[in-house]
This record gives sequence, structure tokens and C-alpha cells, in this order.
Amino acid sequence: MDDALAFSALVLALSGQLVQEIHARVSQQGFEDLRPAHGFAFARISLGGATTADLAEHLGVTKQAAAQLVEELVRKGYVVRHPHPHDARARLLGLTEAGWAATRAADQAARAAVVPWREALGEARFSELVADLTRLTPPGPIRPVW
Amino acid sequence: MDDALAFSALVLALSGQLVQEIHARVSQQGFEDLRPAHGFAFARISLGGATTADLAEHLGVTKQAAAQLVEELVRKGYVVRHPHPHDARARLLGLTEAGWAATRAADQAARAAVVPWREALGEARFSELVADLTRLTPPGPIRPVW
DNA sequence: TCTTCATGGACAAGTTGCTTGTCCATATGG
DNA sequence: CCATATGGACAAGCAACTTGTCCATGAAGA
Repeated sequence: MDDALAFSALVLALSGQLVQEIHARVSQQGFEDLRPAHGFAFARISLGGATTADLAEHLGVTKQAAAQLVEELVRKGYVVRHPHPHDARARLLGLTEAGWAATRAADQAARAAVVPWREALGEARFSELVADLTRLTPPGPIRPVW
Repeated sequence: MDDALAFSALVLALSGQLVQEIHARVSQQGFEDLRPAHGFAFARISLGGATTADLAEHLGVTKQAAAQLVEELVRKGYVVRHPHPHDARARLLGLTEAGWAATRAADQAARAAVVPWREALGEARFSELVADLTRLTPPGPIRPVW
């Protein structure tokens, strides 16, 4: 009956744990100058066609905040800004080789972090859970509202 | 196969959504001067016997940060500091009537936020999920590592 | 009992990752 | 063309943390 509260708290704790674990693994791979939020930026940029404003929306922050994040990633050599082919105002974001490497590292880390869940639930129930999550979690900015 | 990444991202998104929804409901009940983190502080304080240092550990922040949070809650009339019966250094934290009201509001909000999940999964599978979460999520500070 | 170390808490200052506010150049639609 | 919207840059401000330091009290060993 009191599952509701437990559920919320546990989901919170789980998400914190996943982020922390993925971040730890990525750091350990040599990307010590990256924060968790950067991984979500990479995820969006790697899809292609992203501008700073797109990134801002994806991360759920102001475009100024996104611009600062992009500036940092450019300075550290993970991201490059290309001129936009059809819009002289905009700059298309792309990943450098280091950016792609970091993205791959984050992918691997995420896989590793989820292994206990795959094993505990079994593939079938795990897939069901992912399906439920996909169905019930409205698309929105990837960001902790704290 | 690529469920791993999706799983992590979805859990993140879900936790953000839950926090946001609970916070919105609590605000709407008239507690507009509370932030999401305060709810977790209330949860710990309501158990009784909590000191500022206990709270710091529970929230995963430094004790200075916890002290600031407590100071704020005291100033806003949600929390009171009692002398500790067996330790002249420590102060026991307690909730005022307003603090209890906020805690009840947060409880209700959490229940409401979880309703879609109960309905979508059914009680049986929902309970299973909570059990899995309890089993697989190591106890740790309730805090978004971002 | 005395000494030593650990702990709860307070005070002060610094850092950071965001925000709001403002501006410009370019695009878009009437 | 002109009015409005949009991508982006620059600047300043802020809130929630951090580190650093200190003191009073408690706990444990010689």
C-alpha cells in the first residue's frame, strides 16, 4: 500500500546510481574532464543535425547554458562547430574523434551498468520493463529537476 | 539489444518526471516555498531522531549544505531544533505542524504520480517491480549526481 | 583522571552551473 | 519591404552547493 512512496524514492535512487556508475566508468576510461550531462549532449549531437538551440531543448536548459556547455566541449576537443548549410546564423554541431570515443565509452558504460538488471529480471521481463518505460514515460528533457 | 542505453535514459527521464510532478502537486497545495530536495529531508526527519549530520548523509551532501537546508526550513517554519537528550553538541530535528502537513502533501503527491504505473502494470507486476527495485538498488544517498 | 582523537555544529569564503537581460545578424512570412 | 521570430554571443547575477577553519562536547585508551 505504501509502495507509492517507495517506488518514487527507489526510482530516484536508481537513476542516481546509474548516472554515477556510468560516469565512473567513463571517467575510468580516461575521460576525466567530462560530467554526466555531457554524455546526454553527445547522445544528441551524435544523431547529427543538432544546433546549440536543439541541444538546449534536449537537455532542458536555456540556450545560454547549452552554449556554455558546447563551448566547453569545443575547448576540450570533443565537439566542432560547422557552418550550417542553409542558415548563416546557425552552427551545426559535430563530434571529433575524441567525441566519438567518449560516446562509445558512455554506451559501453551504460550497458555494463544495466547488466545486473538484465540478469535479475531475465531478458523477457527486462524487455517488457523497457517497453513499459517507453510507453509510460512522456518524452521530455533529460534533466534532473532538483 | 540496444535496450541498455534506452533503459538508463528512460529511468533518468522517469525520475525527473516523478520529481517534477510531485513537486508541482506539492506546490499547488500551497507549499510554494519548498524545493524537491526538501521533501526528502522531511521524509528523514519524520522518522525521528535525525540530526543535521544524519540528514547530510541521507541526502548525500556535506553537513554544511544540510545545515543550510535545515536553517532555511527552520526559518520558514517547517522544522524545529530540539536539544539532544544525551548529547549536548547535537540538536534533534523535528517537524512543526506545517512540516507534517507538507510531508503528508508530498506523500499524497507521490501516490498520485505513481497511479499511471499501478494501472498500466497491474498490482501484481507493480509489486514485483518495487520488489526488484528494492533488491537491486543499493541503499545510498537520495541525490541526483549530475 | 588525563590525554587524545572523533564528532556535531557554526561561520566564512569560494566555486560552479545555471539563470535573466540585452544585443546583433539572419531568416521567414505577410 | 517590413515586422516579427530565431540562432547565437556577451555580460552580469544568483543559488546551491563546496572547501577550509574553528569550537564545544563526547568517547576511548593509558
